[in-house]
Amino acid sequence: MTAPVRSLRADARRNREAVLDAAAELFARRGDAVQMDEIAERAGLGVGTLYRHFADKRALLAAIIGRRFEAITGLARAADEAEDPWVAFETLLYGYLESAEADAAFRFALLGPEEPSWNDIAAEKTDFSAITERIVRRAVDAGRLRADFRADDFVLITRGAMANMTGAGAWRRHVMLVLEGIRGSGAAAGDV
Amino acid sequence: MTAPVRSLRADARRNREAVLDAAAELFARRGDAVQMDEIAERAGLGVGTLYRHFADKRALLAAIIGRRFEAITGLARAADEAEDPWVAFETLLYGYLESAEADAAFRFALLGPEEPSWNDIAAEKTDFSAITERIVRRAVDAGRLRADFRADDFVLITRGAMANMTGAGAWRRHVMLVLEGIRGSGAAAGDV
DNA sequence: CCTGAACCTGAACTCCGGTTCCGAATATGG
DNA sequence: CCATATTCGGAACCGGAGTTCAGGTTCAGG
Repeated sequence: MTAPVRSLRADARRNREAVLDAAAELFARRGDAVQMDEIAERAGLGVGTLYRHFADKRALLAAIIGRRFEAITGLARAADEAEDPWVAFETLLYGYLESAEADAAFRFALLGPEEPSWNDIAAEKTDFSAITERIVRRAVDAGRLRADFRADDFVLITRGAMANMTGAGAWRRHVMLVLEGIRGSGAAAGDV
Repeated sequence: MTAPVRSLRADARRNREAVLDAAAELFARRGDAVQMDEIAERAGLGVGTLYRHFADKRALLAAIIGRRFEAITGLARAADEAEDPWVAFETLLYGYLESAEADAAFRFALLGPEEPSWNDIAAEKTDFSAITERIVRRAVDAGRLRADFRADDFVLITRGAMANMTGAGAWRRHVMLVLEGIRGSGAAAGDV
């Protein structure tokens, strides 16, 4: 893994942080497309140093994404504090999506297929899923979400919104449509 | 452009078709990820021949995508024949999405950012947009879609569905949720 | 301070996939 | 059937991006 063991030399620890910071910044802005040389330059280091701290590019990416996942999990935990189930749900939904909007790498991880290298993140992911599941259940039980709404549906909805994160705030419109519903009120609403 | 002019030698025309067929097949299955050598092999030709008929990989991809766009436009035209505005809308929606499901290259073109090389396709795209706009308007006028539904929203919805085309038929569930609405009936439906 | 281990550098290497190019093969018109 | 323009084949070429490695440099403990 990438787990930093005991006792890094002072400069090594410092450089490691610099790499992480530079990578976070660049990956957030341009996702997988940034190249190792850029990260090195931005960190004021040589490429070799990146490889001293991370096995390869994917490991570095995984580290960054892991961070985001922790943040998101905290956010979910906070959302679950809300007494109103609907508020909790909306807080989670928008928090999640705003994070995704702000970070192309996060989006990349969420939209792409499962990578075996994301394995380090599995634990964090499980935590997040558990909280999501609870929040969804609360909203369903309160009748604020349709009775058959599942936690998997949260994934569907968010993937849909993320696919609309091109340029302007189109994704907010998308979410609005999903939340309010597409149908008009002028005719039978039961036919599908 | 890629427009085949007058009088190709017989074998040239035949090979051109072979290239197109092979490319269509492979691009449909694996999108942009297929490589020129594979297409050549599948067509039973040398790579050089691909480049005799198409300037580069993107031109070939554009040709394939152009084909799909024609097909889709025909499909939209057919959908517009339906007297019931909702049926027309649904037919368009599902036809579009099933085409996308069957063709990774099409999805690639639809989900990715605007490529300058897709310019050949612009005309076809305009046709399709016009028809979509008409179908949406009909559904709105009939009160089957919410009054402020725009043709742009069709794009949002379909992008959302396409983002859920991973493996199983998850996208159908997504569309179902969007069409039927997310909200439960147990509580105030007016808060957002 | 001195020394060895840990660390850093960045030019060079490797791999990968698109693209080129020219001799060989083939179609077509006379 | 011949001459010639067209077309084909596919090995070689090339540029880009990740990765390595042979030194030089810096830290930390004695």
